[in-house]
Amino acid sequence: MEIDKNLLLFLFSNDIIFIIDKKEAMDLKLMESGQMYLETIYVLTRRSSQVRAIDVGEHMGFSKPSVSRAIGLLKKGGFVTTDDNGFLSLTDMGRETAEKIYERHTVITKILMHLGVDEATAAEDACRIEHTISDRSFETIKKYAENLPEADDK
Amino acid sequence: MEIDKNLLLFLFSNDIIFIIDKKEAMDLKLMESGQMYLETIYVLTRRSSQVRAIDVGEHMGFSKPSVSRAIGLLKKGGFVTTDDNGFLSLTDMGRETAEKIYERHTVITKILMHLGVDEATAAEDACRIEHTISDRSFETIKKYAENLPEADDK
DNA sequence: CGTATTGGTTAGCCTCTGCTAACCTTGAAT
DNA sequence: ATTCAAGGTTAGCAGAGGCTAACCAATACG
Repeated sequence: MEIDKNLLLFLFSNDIIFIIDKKEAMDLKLMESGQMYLETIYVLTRRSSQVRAIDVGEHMGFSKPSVSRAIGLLKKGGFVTTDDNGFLSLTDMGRETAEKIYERHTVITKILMHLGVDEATAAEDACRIEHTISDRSFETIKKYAENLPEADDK
Repeated sequence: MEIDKNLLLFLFSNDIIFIIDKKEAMDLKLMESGQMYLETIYVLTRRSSQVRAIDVGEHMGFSKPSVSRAIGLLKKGGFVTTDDNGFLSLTDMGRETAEKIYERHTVITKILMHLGVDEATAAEDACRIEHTISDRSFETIKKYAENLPEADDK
């Protein structure tokens, strides 16, 4: 029997429990770029509640169509919503996810600064490392960061 | 005047010094995946001089065609050569480049371990971070790593 | 000797994620 | 009222980098 490669079948003792379209399922998983867009939206919406796609693009240095598609995916994934005026807001899930990513950002920045890196470079590098480091390493260095003296906190 | 987008012109006071094909020039730049292949080849050739593409693929978990293309690019870029039996070796440039990448790997691993991460996880994460961290941050944390007590060295 | 295995390549597909060009709406502003 | 700008979307391209299928050459083995 030939099974459509775009479908994911959920089986239980030879019975098909349910079927979903694989492409839909994939959308639930945030790629690195999706995480970056989400994080940017999170940061910008904390500064102002009037954040539109164009602001995101400007902040990230990406074109309108790139942002448009990215936000479309985040919407489909249930991370963000837009109102009639195109203003963005995060769903609860979106906020939770973004907070986790952002926490990585701050912890990694802090650690890099503790190691001697200047703030600007640390923040820039943290942007990329935050998507790369494993949960296991992150949890470990987070504990380390928590034990740093206040001096390093600033 | 319309200029072919695939050509890079080198100009000096309105004179064209030389023209190269942009695609050729691009090949000189190692993408992240190219760096990973190169580093793997470096590590494997230090263990044994009899390293072939298939060994690289096995080590990295990639298919033969993926490795074949990647090594083709490394050859075109002047980083590696193959002999008649398909055994790989690094050119001087390839070795120097690989050594720089590998140094990042070891320093980052050491730092992560210093921060409390176990060796296996540290090495795994270093693999990805090494391609992501800026030169500036790297040089800084390298100095930090040099000042660590011997205990951390092991 | 003929077949099987090993190693490599070619062709071609797919996803991710950028981009430009072009279009649509809507709301000023002349 | 017409026109222009802003914001967004659609269509379609590019390139990096995986993959499978299929093929080729050379070696090994029954």
